[in-house]
Amino acid sequence: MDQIDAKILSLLHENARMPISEMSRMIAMSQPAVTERLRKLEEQGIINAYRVQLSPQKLGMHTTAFVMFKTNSCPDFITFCEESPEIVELYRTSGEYNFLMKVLTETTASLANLLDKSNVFGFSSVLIVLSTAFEDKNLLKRDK
Amino acid sequence: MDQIDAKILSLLHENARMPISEMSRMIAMSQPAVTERLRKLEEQGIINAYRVQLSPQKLGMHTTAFVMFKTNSCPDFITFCEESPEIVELYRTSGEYNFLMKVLTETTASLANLLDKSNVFGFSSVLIVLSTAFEDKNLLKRDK
DNA sequence: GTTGAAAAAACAGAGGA
DNA sequence: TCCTCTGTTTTTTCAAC
Repeated sequence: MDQIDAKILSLLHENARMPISEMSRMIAMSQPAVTERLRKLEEQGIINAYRVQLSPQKLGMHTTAFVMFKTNSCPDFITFCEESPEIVELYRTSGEYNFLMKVLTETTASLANLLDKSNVFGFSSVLIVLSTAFEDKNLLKRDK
Repeated sequence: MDQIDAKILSLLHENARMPISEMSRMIAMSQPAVTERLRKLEEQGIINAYRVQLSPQKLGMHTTAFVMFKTNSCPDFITFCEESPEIVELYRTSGEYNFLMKVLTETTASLANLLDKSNVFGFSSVLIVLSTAFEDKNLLKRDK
């Protein structure tokens, strides 16, 4: 991982579908050299995946929430979360609650409906997201 | 947005760098037709961006945490968060706390260091992430 | 790491259901 | 409107260095 690798990853952070040829022009290096660096970054596992980022709003999901959950039936609860399309992220956490999940629903009513269904597993505390300040920070933009 | 668009977005969810020609083969449709559908999905804003997903662990960030924060100096606090590379996501929320942030640090000690710096803005409650059950769910996999 | 040629993919226009 | 077909340009791959 040198500065050139960091530059490649920064370009991909802005647009993961950028052609390698365009990247090679921007960093003044031959195209096969960039291809080889990319291959190594993928092989090392530094690059996990290339994802498309969709707009929840445009897909009709107008409510975002984080839900903290306390449960004793962990395996069943995890299965429930995996099978609930509204639950897009799930973390085990320390603290009074042992799970945190990110939820996308059409309305606050559909969020309430999900919470009703989850109540059999334990109890929850809900943080409604009023607005997102940022969520796409480049991991490499670190002042060292 | 029909079933073909959904299929295109599902393929891009798996690999955002998949060539259009490969997608067109998988959905049995001509390459220019897929190109045009992609262009419209981008134009409509359904596709927000194409991102590369990096491994925090491979980049030396071994601690993930969610921090709830209560502050009265919102603009200054947001600026502080934007300028802190460890803070990768920031949301305004309802409830006792008015912010929630996702933090990636090298160690728990560097997390403590960040919390020390943030204390001037208010007070916080920390949820350390013990493990991630999932965080890449396809938004379109909804049983309707 | 570079160059250069062959293969593949993306693009842009014409025309059809 | 949405698609296919086709020719041109661009990108990728792969060889040799």
